[in-house]
Amino acid sequence: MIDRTCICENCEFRNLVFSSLNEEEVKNLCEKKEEQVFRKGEIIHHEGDSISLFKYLKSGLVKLYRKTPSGEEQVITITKPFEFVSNMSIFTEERYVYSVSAVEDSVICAVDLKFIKDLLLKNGPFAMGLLSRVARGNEKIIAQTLDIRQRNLVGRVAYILLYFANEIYNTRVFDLPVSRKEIADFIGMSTANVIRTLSDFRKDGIIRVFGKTIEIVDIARLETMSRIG
Amino acid sequence: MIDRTCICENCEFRNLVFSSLNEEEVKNLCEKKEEQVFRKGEIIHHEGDSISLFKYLKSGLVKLYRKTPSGEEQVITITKPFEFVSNMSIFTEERYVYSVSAVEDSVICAVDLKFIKDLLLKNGPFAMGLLSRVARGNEKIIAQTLDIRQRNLVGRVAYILLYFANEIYNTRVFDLPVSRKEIADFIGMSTANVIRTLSDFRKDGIIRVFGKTIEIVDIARLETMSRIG
DNA sequence: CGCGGCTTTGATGTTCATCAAGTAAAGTGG
DNA sequence: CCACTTTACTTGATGAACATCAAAGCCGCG
Repeated sequence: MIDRTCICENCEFRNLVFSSLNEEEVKNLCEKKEEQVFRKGEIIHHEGDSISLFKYLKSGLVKLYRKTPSGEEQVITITKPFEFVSNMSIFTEERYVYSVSAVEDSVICAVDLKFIKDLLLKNGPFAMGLLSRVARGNEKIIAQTLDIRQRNLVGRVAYILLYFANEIYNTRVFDLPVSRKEIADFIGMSTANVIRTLSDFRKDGIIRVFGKTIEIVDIARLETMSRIG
Repeated sequence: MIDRTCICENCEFRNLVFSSLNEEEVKNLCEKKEEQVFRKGEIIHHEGDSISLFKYLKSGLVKLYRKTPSGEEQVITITKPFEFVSNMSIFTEERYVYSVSAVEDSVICAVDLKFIKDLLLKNGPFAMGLLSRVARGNEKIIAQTLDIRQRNLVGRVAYILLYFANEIYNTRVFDLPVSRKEIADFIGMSTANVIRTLSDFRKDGIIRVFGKTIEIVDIARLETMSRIG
């Protein structure tokens, strides 16, 4: 699904990355860009697809992941608008290294990659801004991976719940955008044990669970779990 | 230890990142830069140190790591010259997020960060080149982390041995630049089990071990171990 | 309304960390 | 250069953490 009516002048993303573009550059960008709408569950691109577009997430929530040789899914991160700016691989590779799918209805703004590369070459401040943003995005992925790795099962589940509550939704009540299995693939534990741990948290009165809906009741205790686990 | 005699015109790094600099820019770079020599074990910078220099590794081997709140070390990667270009955090942070130490005698070339940032703004191709390089460095870290995460104890140890043999030293006989404990901190397993696994490989005739020296005898079997483990 | 996928829980077994005790190696000061 | 200290390495024994397997319930969707 494609929509070309976006007015780039008012786009929130412009302030973050495209702030250093002049009038004409924005106009060009606006004519070049296209918005793509993805429903929850749809795949934005597969690893191995050839790269021709620079993409960023305007709204929704996406999952970055890859398939292991044995067919299991490794979730690299789940991230929200303005944090996700394509894969970094677009600057070094011909093809995507990782897949991206929408875990909530999402809107992607896509621009011809050549156009962006030309901008990078001509417009120093733009290059600087994009470099910072790519670097920060990567930084977050690496930090999160290390955070998860240093924790045990209980700590990892607590960490992920806090991640959704604090980083993604900014509320103590939210709908999990992913299945239990996807959480398991994210934190590197088995599905059964993720479910078991959620049940334990529920029995201990730390959270309440209604299907996909989670309410964090005792956030202090959850933070302790995340810290010590 | 500081050495300013490097002739930047002939520096191997110039072709990789500074190829787009003109005569004058290289001259300025050459006057600004300083080389720092580190002995095996010395720390190049600590997480939390304020960032004022852009650094890259000219020779040697370095370890990127952080300390967990409980004081354990998490090794993020071990990497060789021209792959390591500062932390990405230099573009987004005031202070280093991770520590870097020399695991072999190493030479760092350091340039005032402001100088690099000015170059980024003025010189499009340079910005592009640096962006690619930072992106590729990060890409490697993330891919390696995922590779390790998908394996069990045996697979991880096999993977690391192959990493040193194929990526770092390009030979089947090499001296481990790190302790068994550092390997354990790298692959996220206990020291005792890393040693046990190395012993098993030795007993099975897959490797030979003389202290820190490793000889890979049956690389095909080691690759199988890495693949299935 | 029935089928398939997701979720849940219990039981079982494997993998791995931890503990302990001993040996080798590498610094350190006299 | 040697005695001493410390740090790294090694191996076995034990228990904890986690995966796997299995069976049943639930839920959405055709």
